[in-house]
Amino acid sequence: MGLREPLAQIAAECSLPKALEAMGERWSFLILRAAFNGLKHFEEIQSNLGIARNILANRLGRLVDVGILDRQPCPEDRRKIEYRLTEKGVDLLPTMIALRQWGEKWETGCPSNPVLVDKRDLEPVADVRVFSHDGRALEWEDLSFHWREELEARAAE
Amino acid sequence: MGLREPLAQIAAECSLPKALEAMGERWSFLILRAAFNGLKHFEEIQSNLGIARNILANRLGRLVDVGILDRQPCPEDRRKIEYRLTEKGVDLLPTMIALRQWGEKWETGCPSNPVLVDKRDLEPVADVRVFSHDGRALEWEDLSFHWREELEARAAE
DNA sequence: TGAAATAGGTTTCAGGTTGCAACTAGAAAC
DNA sequence: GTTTCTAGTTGCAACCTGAAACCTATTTCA
Repeated sequence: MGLREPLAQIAAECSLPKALEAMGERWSFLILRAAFNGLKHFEEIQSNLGIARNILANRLGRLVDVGILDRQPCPEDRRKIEYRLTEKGVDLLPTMIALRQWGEKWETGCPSNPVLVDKRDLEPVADVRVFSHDGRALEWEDLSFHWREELEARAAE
Repeated sequence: MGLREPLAQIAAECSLPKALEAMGERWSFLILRAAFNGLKHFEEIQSNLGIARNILANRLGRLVDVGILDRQPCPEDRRKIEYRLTEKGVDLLPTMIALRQWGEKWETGCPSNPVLVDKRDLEPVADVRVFSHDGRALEWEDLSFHWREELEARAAE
C-alpha cells in the first residue's frame, strides 16, 4: 500500500487512513458527485468539472482500481466508455452528503442544488447525524472515543 | 477563493466544492481525527501522524484560517500552543465517522480503534446513514437528486 | 546563572503532482 | 474517405510535498 511508519500504525487500527487512500485525492469526491448526478462518460465529467484530461484519466483509473467505479465499453457506440458507481461507490453517499451538508451550514449558508430527496414524497433528506445503537440522536458531548481493550475490560467486570 | 470556471459554476450551486476547499487537502482529515482524539499540541500531532513539520504547520494554519481549529497559547507554558476544535470543526464528526465506517466496511473489514461510543451506555454508535425528514432509513434506490426549480414547480401545481 | 532541552515553527532543496495544450488512435457520421 | 467524436496519452512549466537542518523563545536542570 505505501504508508510510512507512524501512519501505518494508525492504519493498522483505524480505517480512516485506508478510506482516504481511496478517496482522499483532489477531485475524487467531485467525480463521485458527478457519478451520483448521473454523468457516465469521460467527456461529460470533464466538461462538467473542468478538470484536466490527464488528471481525470488518472482519477477514473484509480477509482476503478479501488472498486468505486465500474468501467464498461458501450455496446451501441464503441468509442464510448461507461463509468458507473459500484455498490462500494454508492455506499459513499452518506459521507458525501454529510460533507455537503456541512458546507451548506458553514460555508455557503444555503441549500445545495441538486437537492437529494426521498423519492416517495420528494422531501429533502434529513441532516446526516450520529445516532446511538438504539436510535437516539447524539451530540459530541454525548460521545467519546474509547480503546476497544478498555471497553472489553469494563464489559468483562 | 480560486476556483476556475466550470467548477466555480458548480460551487455557486453546490457546497461540496467549498467544503473540499476547507477539508480536501492531504492530511486534513487525519489532523481532524487527531484533534477528536484529544491531541492538542504541534509535537503530539506531528509524532502521532509522522507528518512533515512544514506541512503540519501549513495545514494547522489553514484549518485555523477556515475556522475548524482554534489556536491558543498555553498560559502555563508559553512555549506551547493549544489547538482545539471549534463548533465548526466538531460539526465534521458525522462526515469523518461516515468515511471511517465506509473504510471499515470496504477496506479494512474490521472495527476501528478507538471506538466512538455513546457515553451513556458505552455502546458503539450506529452506522451513519441517510434518513428521510420523518426518520425512515433510506437506501440509494429510495433517493434521487432533483433541481430545486423543478421541485418548486411541482410543489406549486 | 548559564547550559541544555523543549515547543513550535521556518528554510532549503530534491522529487513528485497538477494542469494546460497539443497530439493520437479507434470508431462513427456524412 | 474525409471529418468528427470519444477517450485517452505526451510534453512541459508551475506548484506542492516531504525530509532534514536550522531558528527563536521559553523552560528546566545543575
